[in-house]
Formats: sequence, structure tokens, C-alpha cells
Amino acid sequence: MGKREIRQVMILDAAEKVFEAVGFANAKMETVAGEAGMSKGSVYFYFQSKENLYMAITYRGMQKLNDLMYRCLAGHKENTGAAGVIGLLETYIDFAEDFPLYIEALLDYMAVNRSAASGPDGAKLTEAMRESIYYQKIQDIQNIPISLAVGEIERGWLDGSVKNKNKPELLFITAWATIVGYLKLTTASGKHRSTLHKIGRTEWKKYVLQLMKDQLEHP
Amino acid sequence: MGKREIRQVMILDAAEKVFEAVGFANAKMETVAGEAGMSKGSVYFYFQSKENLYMAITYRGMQKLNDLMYRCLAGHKENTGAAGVIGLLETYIDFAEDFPLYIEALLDYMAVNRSAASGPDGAKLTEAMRESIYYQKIQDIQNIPISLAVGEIERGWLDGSVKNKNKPELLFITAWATIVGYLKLTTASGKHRSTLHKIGRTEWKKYVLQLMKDQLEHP
Amino acid sequence: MGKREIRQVMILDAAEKVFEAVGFANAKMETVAGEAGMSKGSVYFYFQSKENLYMAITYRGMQKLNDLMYRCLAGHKENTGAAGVIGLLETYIDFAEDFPLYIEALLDYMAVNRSAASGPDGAKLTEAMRESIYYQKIQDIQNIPISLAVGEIERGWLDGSVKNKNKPELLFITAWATIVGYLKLTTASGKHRSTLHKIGRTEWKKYVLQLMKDQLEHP
Amino acid sequence: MGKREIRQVMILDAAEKVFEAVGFANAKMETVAGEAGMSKGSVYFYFQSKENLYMAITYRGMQKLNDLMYRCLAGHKENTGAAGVIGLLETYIDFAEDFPLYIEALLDYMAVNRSAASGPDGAKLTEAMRESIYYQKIQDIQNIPISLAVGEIERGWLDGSVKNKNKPELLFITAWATIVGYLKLTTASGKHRSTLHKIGRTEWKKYVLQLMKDQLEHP
DNA sequence: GATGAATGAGGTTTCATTCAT
DNA sequence: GATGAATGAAACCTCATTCAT
Repeated sequence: MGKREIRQVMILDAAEKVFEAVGFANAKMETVAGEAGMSKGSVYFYFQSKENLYMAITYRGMQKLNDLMYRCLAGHKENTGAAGVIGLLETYIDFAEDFPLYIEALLDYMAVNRSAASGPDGAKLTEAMRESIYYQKIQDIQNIPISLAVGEIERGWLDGSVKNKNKPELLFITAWATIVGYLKLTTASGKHRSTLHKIGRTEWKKYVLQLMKDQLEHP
Repeated sequence: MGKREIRQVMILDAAEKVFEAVGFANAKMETVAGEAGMSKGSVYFYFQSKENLYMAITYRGMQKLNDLMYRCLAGHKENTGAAGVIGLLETYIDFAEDFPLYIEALLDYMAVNRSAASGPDGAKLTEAMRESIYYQKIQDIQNIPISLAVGEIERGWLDGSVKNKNKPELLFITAWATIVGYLKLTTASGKHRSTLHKIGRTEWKKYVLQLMKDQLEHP
Repeated sequence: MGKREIRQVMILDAAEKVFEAVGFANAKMETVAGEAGMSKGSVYFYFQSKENLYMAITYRGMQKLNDLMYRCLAGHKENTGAAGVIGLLETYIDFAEDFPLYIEALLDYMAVNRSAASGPDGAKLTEAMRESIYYQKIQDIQNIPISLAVGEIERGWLDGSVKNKNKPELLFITAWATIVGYLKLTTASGKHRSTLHKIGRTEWKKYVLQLMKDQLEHP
Repeated sequence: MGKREIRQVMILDAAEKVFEAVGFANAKMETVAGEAGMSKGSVYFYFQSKENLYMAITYRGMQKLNDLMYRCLAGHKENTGAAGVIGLLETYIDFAEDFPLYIEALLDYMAVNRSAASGPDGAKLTEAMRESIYYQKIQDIQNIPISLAVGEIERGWLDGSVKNKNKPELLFITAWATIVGYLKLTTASGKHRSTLHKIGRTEWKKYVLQLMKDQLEHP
């Protein structure tokens, strides 16, 4: 890894820390630079705008997630499709716990992506994000997770481990939503996670995965 | 309703519209005032800061939700506890679809509430919100929905309609998370809702409610 | 004149002073605000950008020039066309001496106006100027001086005072260029005017007007 | 020409191109370096500051102009003084058309030169220019053109070709101003030259030279 | 000598909030 | 009470200049 890449990583690490702590809108580039141990100018040298920096982080998060999912499936080659699906979900839960900022970023990305032609105001942020060089890069890989999950569900149909005949997307999105929602309910600025109404994380995770398993096997 | 209250409501309505359209951070008090058909000074006369205005909206949302839930239960007095729970969930789904901003606001409130002592920076937002006169008012009523749900589950245990013996909170939070997550996955700035990966809203709602029913009846 | 107009004028006066002293590019909005005895925010309240402020000044200059020219012609109704032309030129010379910044601004305006589709870089200034609300207003009145001059020359043809049968524009533009050029040769940042190579201003003015007179009468 | 000189020339050529395209204030050293096919560091190695680079260009322009004027007079040794003067003017017109940036630079130089002690602010530019090593060099040769012209006029007096007995400077400065002014009226950023109010360049040049000839012969 | 990453002062613009009318 | 002009603290971003490699 060249010096250039190292410094880029330093900036990304610093930015993640800052964005996670105070949120994108409240984060100052100055703070990011300070956290990275360098000057504002350098941050702008490597990333050209605040939005671009955010998109770079989003890209990193998407890559990380895809990487984890591929890795997970690699370990489930010999297992049933159902096991693969559950493995992917567990991977996602862990990812969401470890990198809440990435989840936030990916949700923001989806929102931007969805709003084809947003209103007259507040569109500047959206515009700036779309102009980022990372925007397209993310486009290219954003559908990998859902494709993998759908693939595993279909594999489960063939090997008999998945009996639920609803659309794969229906199954997966519900699971996805549950995880995202749980994160939202228990996270403050992505930083502080806590017990919610007497339910601990481990307990919840076990319950949800069991629920998903039941769902898959439900005829 | 006196003139004062009328103007307050006009401001709240306008603020909701604006916050929903561009998000709290990007919203300008000027825009809110314009949308409300009055001057910035008036907005500050009735609400003392942007954060306070947001907390007022949050309070309004909380009241609305509680109202709907009470109303729902009133219609389920003769029904089983399970039916009551499902009714509450359906109420919440509809509430989330009709007032995504309220959901957002309530999540923000929970986040602020949770972060006991946030970091040295970025604490300003949090601080300002906690100083709002509405903050305590919300505190007092924030647990009503979950209490009602837990109550219905316990009633279901007694009348035999709920067989799942997991902690009531576990059941309810999972359902809650699923709904919140789905909203996050399909909403951009609270404004544009769309179909996600071929799954329509009605289809999804039916599926989720069925899933919840199965969960409750699962021994 | 309402309070609003008064403050606008105060800002314009201050801005003229600052722009004339250091040039548009080197002028700071802060300095303008200070010179006007108010805050930066106020300057932005009345004029929305630095470019817009400059265009407002340009518009003011154009209005001033037109006003002086109309006034001049009003005093020459009984005179020959040739006298009218000379009057207009004298008016312009005096205008140029009294308000060198206006000349500068008008030249800038013409340059922006001319560069229909400027190059890829440095076009931002141009773009910002064209977006000013004053840009169109100037468009509408920019041709008045030359029209008046051409009109006087044609009147001179009829009354026999102008014998030069070249295109009126040729006569006028040459005169115009001479004045503009002289200003350029003797002005530093529009502020300091001095004697150039032993030739005083009065001497030069007399000579140039005589030259123009000769030109008009030249068959 | 050594390698050093070659690189200097490459930088000067690039800088001229850039300054002409976007103007000195808007030009970036980065762009200059890129246009010259080398790094910013190199540009700073050969020229020590942006202002110094501009002064180097100014010096180059002054040299070029003087060279052209000497060359012109060399071809007019056998001709009358009047012919010499007209020749010099034609040389200057062509020079102005071919190198508008040089004209701009020379005017800037004169302005700096004139403002003995400019105001408290905005003096930085001026100061930086005066500190350039080229500043003095230009001082030494800046009066050559006007001296040559005055010389030719005086020669014209002797040989009878110039009958106008006004101060030579008066004659020459008026011609000079006309040319400079015309350039200002028809040039945008030194790049785009266009027809002004139906008057083409050739037509104008012919007219102006004739006008000058008449002036010289006018008793 | 050449390079280009690093710096940081400085500039424009925004917007929550205040307050005189 | 209502208004909207005024304020000024930030925040983003630029770019001339430096300097280690």
C-alpha cells in the first residue's frame, strides 16, 4: 500500500469516527482533518468535497459488507440453502452492530438513489452526492447482497431446506428491515448502543434468527 | 381554540411539511415561517428555538400515536389479546406510513434520550433538545405504546390467544423494528416512498401481519 | 426614499469605494460591510452575492451615464447635431473622470456580454454575473448612449453641421475608444490619476474635443 | 539556449496562455504548471511568485514591443517622419491585436508604477510586483516607444511632413489611447475579439490610421 | 533540479437568533 | 404580538507557497 493509500485510509478512518460521533451534517471538515492528524487542505486534496468523502465511506462500507457476505457463503458451500440464508442474516446483523455508520451511509445512499428528481430545495446535498466519483462505483455493487440472499433462498428451494414459497425478496426484505429497524431503535448517532426495554442484544439476535429460520421452513 | 393556539398549529403544520421535505438539518426557519404564512419573529415567539420546535412536533407525534393506539384498543375490547396486539401493530404500520416524520422524530428522541453524556463535540443539538420544555412532556408519555402492547400480550396469555411465552418486549420490539426498518428502506427524506425490489406496500403489510400472528401463536 | 433604499445606497457607496480602491477581485465583502458601517450579513441581505453587488453598481453606472447624456441633449435641442455629438463626448469624458469605476464596470459588463460561451475555466465569474437580477436590467439600457450619439450624428447630417459621411458608429466608437484608452493610460486602480508624459488632463481634453470636431466636419 | 532557458520559456508561454484565458486574478499556478507540462514546484523554482511571473511576462512584452518598433523604424529610414510615425502606430495596432495580454500587462505595470503609495489595503499586489526582479528591468526600457515616436515627429517637423505643431506627446498619446481603448472595447479576457456595433477591425484600422495622418498634417 | 503532497490563511456564503419598530 | 432587518459565528472550500523526497 503506497503512502497515498495510507493517508487516504487515515482520512477515511478519521471521517468515520467523526461522522459517527456527530453525524454528517454536524461534522466539520476541520475536525476530520484534526482527527486524521493533518490539515484541512490535505483532506481536500484526497477527497474533493464533504459529500465525496461521505460517498467514499459509503463505498467502503458496501465493499466491506459484500466481502463479508462472500466470505460467509464460502463457508456454507456444503450446507443447505436455508443455512446459507441464516448465515447471511447473521453476517448482516454483526455488520450492523460493528459498523452502524455504514448502515446509516447505505440507507442514505439508497434514499438519494431513490429520489430521482427531488424537490427544488434541499436538493443540493443529493446533487453533490450524485456527482461524486464513488457514486457510480457503488451503483455497480449495491445489489450484490440481495442477489446473494435470493440465490441462497432459491438454492434452499431446490435442496428442500426452504419451504416458504413466497417471493424471496419478501422474505429477505422483512429480515433486512427487522435488522435495520433494531439498529435504529437502539442506536444514538451510531455511537451508543444500549439495552432496549430489558431486551439484550444477544437475546434479541438469537430470537430474530430463530424467527427467520421458522419463516423459511414455514410451508 | 384561541388565536394563539391556532397560530401554533399553523407553525407546527408548516414545520412538519418543511422538515419532512428536506430534513431537520437542512430546514431553514425562514422557510418554515414562509410556509406558515407569517414572519420568522412569530415562529420564535411561539417556539423559542429550532430544536424546541422539533421537540414540539415530536410531542405532537407521540400524542397522535398514543391516541390512535387507545382508539384501536377501544375497538378491540371484546376481542382476544392476540387480535389486540395485531391491531396495535397495524395501527403502527398505518401511522408510520401516514406520518413518517413522526417516526423519524421519535427515533431521534430516543437517541437523544439514550445518549446520557455524548461526546465533547456535537453535543449541542442533544443539549438543546433536552432543554426544550417539551422534552419532559414526552418523557411522561413515551412508554405508553409499549405498555399497551405488553398489556395486550399478557391479556392474550390469559385468554389463550397468545401462546408464545417469550418476553412480551421481545415480541413487540421485533415487530416494531420490522416496521421502522421497512420505513427506512423505502423512504427518502420522508417524502418519496417507493416499491423496493418488486415488493409493494400492501403485499408487504399483509405478509408482516401474518408473520406476527404466527409468532404470537407459536408455542 | 425608504429606509431600505437608504441602506442599499449606503452599501453601494461603500462597495464603490472599496472596489475602486483595490479592484473587484481583491475586495472583501467584510471590508465593504465595514465601510458601510454594517455587518456582512446585511450586505448579503440586500445583495445576494459579490457578483450581484458588482452588477448593481454597474447598473447604477449605466443609469448615471444615460441620465447625464439625456440631460446633455436636453441642453442642446436648439444647437446643431455636431454640437450635440461634441456635447455627448464631453459628457462622457467628464463621466469617465468622475466615475472611473463605472467605466471599468461597464467594460467588464461588455466583456461578459460578449463571451457567449466562454471557456471551461474561469467561467464561474461570468456565470455568476449573468445570473444577477441586474444583468437583464442593464441589457435593456446598455445601448442608449450609442443610440443617442448616432442620432445626433444623423441630425448633424440633416442640418449640415456634420459633413463626415462615414458610418456614425465609426466616428463614435473611435471617440469612445480614445476616451476609454486615455482613462486606462492615466488611472491606477481607478484611484490615482496623474499627468502622463507632460500632458495635463485639461490640455488633453481640449485637444481631443477639437480633434473630434475636425473629424465631424471633415468632408 | 540552455535547458534552463528553454524551461523558462515554456513556463512563460504557458502562463501567457492561461493569464490571457482567465485573467491574472483567476489564474492558478497549478494550471500554468500543467499547461507548461511540468510541476508547480518547477514553476516556483524558475519564477518565485505569481507576481514575479507576471512581471516576467510584462518584461517580455515590453521587449517585444520595443523590438518591433526598432524594426519598423529601420524600414523607414529613407521615409519622412510622418511615415515613420504612422508606421509606429500601425506596428502598435498590430501588436495590440496579436498580444492583447501584453497590452494588459503593460497597462497594469503603468498603474502600479503610478500609484506611489497606494492605500493601506490591496497594496499587497502592488508591493509584490514592485519587489519583482523584473520590475527594475522594465523601468529601464519602458519609455522607449514614446521616445521613438516623439523622435519621429520631430524628424517630421524638420522634413516638413508633420505640420501639426502641438506637443508631440499630445499627438502620440491620443493615438495610443485610441488603440488601447479599442482593444478594451472589443476584447473579453483578452480572448474573444469581436465586431463592435457593425464596425470590423480592418475597417476601423484603416479609418484610425487615416485620422492620424490627417492629424499630423493638420497645420 | 524536479516533483507533488502538505499547509493554512483567507474568502464567500449561510442561517439561527435577536430586537427595534 | 408581529415583523423583518441586522447580526456574526461558523462552515465549506481555494490556492499561493513550501519542502521533503
